[in-house]
Amino acid sequence: MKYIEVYQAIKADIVAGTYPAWSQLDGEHALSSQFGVSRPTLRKAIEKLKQESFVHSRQGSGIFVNPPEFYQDNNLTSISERINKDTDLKNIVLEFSQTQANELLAQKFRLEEGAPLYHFKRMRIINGEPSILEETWMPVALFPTFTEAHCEQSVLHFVEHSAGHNISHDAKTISGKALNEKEAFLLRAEPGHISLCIQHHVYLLHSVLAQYTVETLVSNELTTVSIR
Amino acid sequence: MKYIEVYQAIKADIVAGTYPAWSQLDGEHALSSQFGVSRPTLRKAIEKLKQESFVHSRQGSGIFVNPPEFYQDNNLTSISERINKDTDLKNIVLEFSQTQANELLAQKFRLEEGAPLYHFKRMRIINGEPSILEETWMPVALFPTFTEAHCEQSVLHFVEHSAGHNISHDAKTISGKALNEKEAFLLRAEPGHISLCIQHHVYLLHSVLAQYTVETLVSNELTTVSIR
DNA sequence: TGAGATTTGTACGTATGTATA
DNA sequence: GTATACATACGTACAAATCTC
Repeated sequence: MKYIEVYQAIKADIVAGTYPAWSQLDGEHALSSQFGVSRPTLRKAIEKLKQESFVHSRQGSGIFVNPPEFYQDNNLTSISERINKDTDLKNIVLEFSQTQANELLAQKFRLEEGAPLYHFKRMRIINGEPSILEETWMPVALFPTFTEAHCEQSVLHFVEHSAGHNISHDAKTISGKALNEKEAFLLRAEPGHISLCIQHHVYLLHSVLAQYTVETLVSNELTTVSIR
Repeated sequence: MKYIEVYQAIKADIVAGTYPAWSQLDGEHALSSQFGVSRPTLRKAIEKLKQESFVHSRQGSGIFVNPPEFYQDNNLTSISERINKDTDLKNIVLEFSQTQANELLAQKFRLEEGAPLYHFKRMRIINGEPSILEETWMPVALFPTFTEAHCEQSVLHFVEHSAGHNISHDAKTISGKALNEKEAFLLRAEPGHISLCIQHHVYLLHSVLAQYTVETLVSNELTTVSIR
């Protein structure tokens, strides 16, 4: 997959800060010969960079590097990036147990009430600060080999690579909420502080729910940029 | 732009409910001959449909129609869609005036303090319910011909087509907040109700801020779906 | 279980259109 | 007006994943 290699090479230069924000890349002809690929292939790499807000282009003008705030990470990143994030940061496992599905969970997972579910809570530390509380449920039937140790790394990576399931999509719902006392204590904030909450429903093929996660952020802001 | 026409034709069928959710489209060969375009062109149309979550595809398998919840509208839609939305719904203009930039606004717009700004508030009615309160500032210098009447339609459409500016990007910040009494009254909710707030910074080329808008939703939920 | 057919994905080449400088 | 640069469109070939018999 040549276009991926080209994409990664240019992306690496951009995130390393090689180019100043708003600076212009070489033209498509120049870039394609530099990388030894055809122009359509080079364009596919640029297309991917545009989708991810690393660059933008204007017909007749050129291809331009976006400033970092356009592509900086946030919790709305695509499911693919969530799975393959190598640096899954620090995960502290607060609780891990098996439980039984209550009515709500049974309905979500399309299981009988009382069906066994893994239930765990994790905390994520970003830049030394407690930043995200996460509470997750997953059906035991789909993941017989799942253990507490897997929670320390990327669970989605486990789902795809160790358990061999194919992830189809992730439905994310953002809402605001006031922190309760326990949450505030863990996140080192004031009770009643308004913060954001992101619910993830991660589905396999054929609409099978594999994971339900509720993330509580200490931050009350999420930013995304869309390019014209 | 043939691929846009193909894209629109397929999209129209999907939103009209012609295909059941999860149903399979014809193959790329069949579709390209049906529409009288080449396979690369057909693929570009499909690519756009995939980006906007109308369909998904799997190598060796086929192209499949997504269920409506994947593509239903929300305030995180792309800037292009916000501009061209023909059906800009009902806009009730609550206030319209010229004001002078305070320190914060002057900094945002990179203007002198006291520079003239349009300032208006609108309310959007969706399905007969008051759904969004919106407060907007725009620099008078960029839009000498702007009037209150323009607020009743799509202001972004005015920016691009009547004022002749080129919109570059839209930086969106989502946060949670508790409604104050006035907001609660207008949105027919309880004061203290937690709802979502979306700030938009709409930029022209060369990072010129053209519009700063704060939307307050009555809803406390926003959903997006990302496909693997 | 395995081989073959089907379907989408990748890659190259080429020509022409269109916006910008 | 001219040159440059990105955008669109067609054709072709092969690779890789999936499905079917």
